[in-house]
Amino acid sequence: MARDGKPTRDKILTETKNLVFCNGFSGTSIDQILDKTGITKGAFFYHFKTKNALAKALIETYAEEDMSHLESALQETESLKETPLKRLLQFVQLFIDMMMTLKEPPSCLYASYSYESNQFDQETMDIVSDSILEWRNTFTELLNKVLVENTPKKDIDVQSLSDQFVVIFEGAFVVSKALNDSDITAKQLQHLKNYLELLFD
Amino acid sequence: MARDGKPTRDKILTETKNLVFCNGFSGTSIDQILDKTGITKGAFFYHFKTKNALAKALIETYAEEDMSHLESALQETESLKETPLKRLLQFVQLFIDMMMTLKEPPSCLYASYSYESNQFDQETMDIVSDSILEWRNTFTELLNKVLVENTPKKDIDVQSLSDQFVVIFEGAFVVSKALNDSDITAKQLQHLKNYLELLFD
DNA sequence: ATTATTAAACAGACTAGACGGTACAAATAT
DNA sequence: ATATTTGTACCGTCTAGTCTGTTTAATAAT
Repeated sequence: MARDGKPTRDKILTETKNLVFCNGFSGTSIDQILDKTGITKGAFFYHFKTKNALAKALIETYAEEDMSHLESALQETESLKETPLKRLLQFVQLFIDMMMTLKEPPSCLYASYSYESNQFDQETMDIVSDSILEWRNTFTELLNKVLVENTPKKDIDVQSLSDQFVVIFEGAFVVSKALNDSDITAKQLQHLKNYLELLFD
Repeated sequence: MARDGKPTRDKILTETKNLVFCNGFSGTSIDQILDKTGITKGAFFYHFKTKNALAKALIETYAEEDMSHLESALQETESLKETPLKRLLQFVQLFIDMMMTLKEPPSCLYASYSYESNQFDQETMDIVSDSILEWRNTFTELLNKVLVENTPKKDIDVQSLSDQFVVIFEGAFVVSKALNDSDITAKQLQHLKNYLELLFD
């Protein structure tokens, strides 16, 4: 048939993501993307019908990667499933370790999109909310298993405690970017781990 | 002289802030601002030399209001200064109460600007980081007074624990917007309060 | 093995409209 | 009367998107 277009498509997605993290989506022009990727308008609009089609493909790809992070963290802690608290803490620890390796402030497309949500259609924004709800539900499952065996030291609302995982990520990303300090996220997650230990130990 | 321009200027600032929260700054055009405010281009460019001058004035105003929230929370808890832990907890409680009155998801310009920081000059972004550092420093002072009398149940890093206040705000705002749930922020702050109680009680 | 065919992948000039910004006249209040 | 404030027509640039044509590589016929 013809040459393989996947590398081009992937390059567009990768470079656009990096641009969006510091320019926002509206602030990222197609010409900028062409500069960064070295491709041309013809190639771009062959792969994406409109700029907003790119926005949707970008968040889809991002959400898929995000969900696979979630899955692999679940798998890596599955050996601890008989000790739910240990598993929960190890689950958090995995992300602490991950965040400790960062060399520059991290970013999240969910936050970026949420702060200019008018630019996107409902389907695109639904991917954002669905992904966040996946994290909530996963954490809730882990927490409910803990609650069978451990009595919390304080009355807690399981759903909002589940949300705290994503909340700390998102908040730490913002502060990390604002202060240009890449160490913040790991440290903030450590506080969540402390909290869980104090609650259930 | 002539008529008073301050109402016009204030209206521009208020409406722009609301637009930026859902369109981003790049995604907010001057024409949109004119539509929302009902003023004209002549008036706009009389008050702000460029669009970016508006961006700077906007974050300045926002930071001033933010700092006055900080100040008034300090004042409202000053009667508890002899019992540092009580004061710290009451300080957090004030913001829980404030967040419980919200009827729609809140937003923060610091986060909005940080996710399109390339659009702004250094001075503008410095206002963001300075403001966040003010919150950190204030919280650190409160915490240090607690530490004189209370021994934490876990080894903690004071600076990152101070940051957690802003981190939870910023993260809760993002999740609140993404899920369109205005109750999230108060609940998340409650977990911070729980954590502090478990740490120091 | 060489060539012709075909569809995918890409190149780049072009367009219509939106954008930030300007010029200057008109209006307002003292 | 005069400085401040506002209205409006206008301009050059940038933007997303189109159009037409060219290149690439797998396939099929010679």
